[in-house]
Formats: sequence, C-alpha cells, structure tokens
Amino acid sequence: MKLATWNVNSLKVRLPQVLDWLHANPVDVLALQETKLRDEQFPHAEIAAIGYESVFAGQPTYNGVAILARRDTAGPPANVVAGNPLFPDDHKRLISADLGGLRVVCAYFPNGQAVGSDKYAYKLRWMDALADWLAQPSPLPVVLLGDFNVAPEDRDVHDPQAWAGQVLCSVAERERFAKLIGLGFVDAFRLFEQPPRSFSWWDYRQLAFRRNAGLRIDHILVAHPLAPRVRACTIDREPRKREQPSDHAPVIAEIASAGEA
DNA sequence: ATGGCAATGTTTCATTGA
Repeated sequence: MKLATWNVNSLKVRLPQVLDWLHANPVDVLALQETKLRDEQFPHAEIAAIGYESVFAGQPTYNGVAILARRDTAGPPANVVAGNPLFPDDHKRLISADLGGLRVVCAYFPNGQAVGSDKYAYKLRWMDALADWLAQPSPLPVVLLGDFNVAPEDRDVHDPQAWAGQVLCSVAERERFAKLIGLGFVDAFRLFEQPPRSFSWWDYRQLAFRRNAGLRIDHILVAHPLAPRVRACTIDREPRKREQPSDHAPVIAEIASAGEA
C-alpha cells in the first residue's frame, strides 16, 4: 500500500495537477486537504475516470478534506466518518475511512494564526479532542496523515531561531503533537535517514521554495505495529516546482501488506 | 516593524492561510 497526503490549496485550481500527479504516482490512497469546495462541487467524476473512488467533506472557501482510494487496489472506502464525534465543529477538517486493512484518518489541523489568539486556542482544543478520539480503540491499525500545521522539531524548520515560539513551532503545539505520538504512533518520515532540510511547505512569498525556506508540517503517522512494515517515506518536491503550485508538497509512505512483514 | 503571495467570495477589497 502506498499512501500519500497533499494539501492542494483549492482542488478546483489544482485538479489538473492532482490528476497528473496520480498518473505519475498511482498511489493506493491519497488524502487531500484544503479542497475549498462544497460537496456538490467535488470533482468526483473526473477522479473516478482515472480509477479512484472519493469520499469527502467540504464547505465553501475554507478547509475541506477528501480521501481518494484506487479502485483496483485499495477497494471501496468503508466506515466513512466525517469530523470528530467528540468535537462538534463547523470546519470540515477530518475524514476517515477503512481501506486495504487500514483505518485511514485524513486531517487538516487548524493553522492557529498567532500564539495567544482565539484561533490558537481553538487549534489546541482541536488537537486535544483529536487525541481523545484517537485514544479510543480501533479494530484496524490507524494511519493518521495530513496537514498537521505543526513542525515537530527544530530540524523541521529552516530557521529555528526565527520561528522559535511562533505558531506552528510553539511548545504547546509540539507537546500536543508528542501526545498524538504517545497514543502509539510513529512518524513514518523519521523511520528513515532523510536529507537535511527536508520540508513539505514553503511560503509563496520571498522565493521561499527556491531558497528552501520551508517547514515540515505535513505528516504520516502510523500505528506502532505498522512500523516494521513501512518501506519508505518521502516528500515529492516536483509539484512545488510547477506553474501555479500548491504551497505544500505531497508526502508518500509505502507500507508492506501484513504477510510481507 | 512591515509586507511579500495565493485563493476565495463578500470582488476591485477583506479575509485567511502558514
């Protein structure tokens, strides 16, 4: 199973790039964030035409998440849940589905705007509620992937001094990321030796991508028992080099099936 | 200290993102 996550910053704008990317990278599962589409606008037909089923939870303008499942390998999504049952929320930031023997949870964590703001407080409450939900037992091993809006360590930050204590890097956010890990997950990316200065998001401004002035805030966490089956985890920078890119790059993990452990 | 850039709807600006 190959699973990927990508914050596309508008699926309406990025649909051609998503279709191109899936042709070049026919992953079994693709989790999308910031689709920014009403459900009735979701390009289900275009995605079905290249062999993927979609489940999605959207709203106008902001947020919006989806899981794309390759029909011939991942099978149909089962037990689809939109949102966190423990946290009523108008924002469409969570969708989960059972696929290929895994419980796949696609998450778009709040940005938090600025430490101390109302949106920051909401981010922390949202993360606490996610941890409460994921603490409940699951019949299938869980993969939690998406845009976490948290750079877990200083090595995930291009300029740790400049970002120290700022939103995405604050102690409280990192503690909550660690709390998620503490539920029994591992960060698939850190199971492998990685190039230094590996990031998944670069600001559109100030030529940040060209300078590799980025952050690693998009993650794939796998339930601990899956860790021995993870064969690779990489960030694909290619889409970020294109015209009119998303500001985020896809992250991909390959998980061997249970028999191949 | 501030804005830089991109996408959206409330569109010729304001809001949000990160």
